[in-house]
Amino acid sequence: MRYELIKKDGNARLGRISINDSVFETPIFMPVGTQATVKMLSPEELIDAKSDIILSNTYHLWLRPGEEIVYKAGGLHKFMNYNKPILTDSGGYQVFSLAKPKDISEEGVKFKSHIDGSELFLSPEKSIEIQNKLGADIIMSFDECAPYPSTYEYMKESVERTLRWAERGKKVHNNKQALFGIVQGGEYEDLRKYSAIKTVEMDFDGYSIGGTSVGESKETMYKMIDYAIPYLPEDKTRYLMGVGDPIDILEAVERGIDIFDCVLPTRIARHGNALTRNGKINLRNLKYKEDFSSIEEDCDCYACKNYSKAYIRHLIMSKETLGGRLISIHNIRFLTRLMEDIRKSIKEDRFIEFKTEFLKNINEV
RNA sequence: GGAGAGAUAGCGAAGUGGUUAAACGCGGCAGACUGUAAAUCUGCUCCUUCGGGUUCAGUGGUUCAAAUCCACUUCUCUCCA
Repeated sequence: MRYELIKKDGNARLGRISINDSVFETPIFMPVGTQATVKMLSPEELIDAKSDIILSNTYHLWLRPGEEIVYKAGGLHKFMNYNKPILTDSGGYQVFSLAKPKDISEEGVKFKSHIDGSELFLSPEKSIEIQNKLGADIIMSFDECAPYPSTYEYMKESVERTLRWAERGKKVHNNKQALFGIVQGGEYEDLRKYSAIKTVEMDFDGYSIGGTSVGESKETMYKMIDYAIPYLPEDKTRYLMGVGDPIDILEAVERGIDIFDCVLPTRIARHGNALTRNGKINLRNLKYKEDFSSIEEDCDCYACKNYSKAYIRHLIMSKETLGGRLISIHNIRFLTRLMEDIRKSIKEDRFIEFKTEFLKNINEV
């Protein structure tokens, strides 16, 4: 993997990532396809929505179908018929969402399978080995995404452990895939700094900021970024994990983030919510019953070119899956288009103007 | 014509004397969702000027008290002629 910093506008960065046979510009957004599929969408639909990279998940694929199956299929790309870059998360987020504090030890994390309740154990070595088998282009260190709030003492311990886990993971890594280290530290400035410095010392292909979007306020999240960014090298990619609210993306780009991922656009789509330049709209609302205009008149996505809000509302109300699919397509295209506009504005040295205008439109509704 | 069963909020359906403005489900209205245990979850859903008001087919009655008991009326369903 190669990262080139093309230009900066303030701290906002326009970059280019070349990996395997793919090239794409950053800042970029990755739709989340946890179980080797972005829920409800085919790879063709993702590509139509101008998505250039997706995220998938180690934990879920380890449990089902198992990394060996994916390996036998020829890797994740072949298995799911998606030939653009894929990044796999390490299972670190599942430490936050599925494991209990008592299940976390120096060796690794004990999980109760969400599928059948059986006992599982994931270690940093195991996570990397699974990710090597899955064969994504970019893989992540196994970290602990600690809950918010956590005490300083706990967070310090957790940060140290995540650093040791990163070291252990690196040792077993096959080096054929790009490997990112993850900065943790919660809302504590010195821990973020320490985590960033120590992680960078290990020399990864890119650096993630984790432990965000776990219930903290937006201001706190932005501080978490501010605390870590100064210690991340300019010539490496920075990835803010789990963030995808358009406002957060703008705030993070302004601070120097290059990559984002988030379940939000696809999850809220399945729940009937569409992203628009004027803010989020809930298509279940009565006011759209006879609204025969598209979600966004100027959007070039498949949903907006062909279907009305009234029709999509009908589909959602009737629990027809096409409704969730159409909004998912729109929401992903909304974010890929937002990223296109962000890159263009950085290129033209008017990122802040773009951001201000964008926020103004949202606030007006 | 005869025998029986039943009518409960938008719909379905509990409740068969008092802690019942009435369970629950559906429908409807709104909200939440940020490295996906999520096509999920939460709230509201008789009226209200938030003090209260009016309900369980209708009317009348019994009772301190009725959706619940009695009488009649209307309607629905099942079976027998």
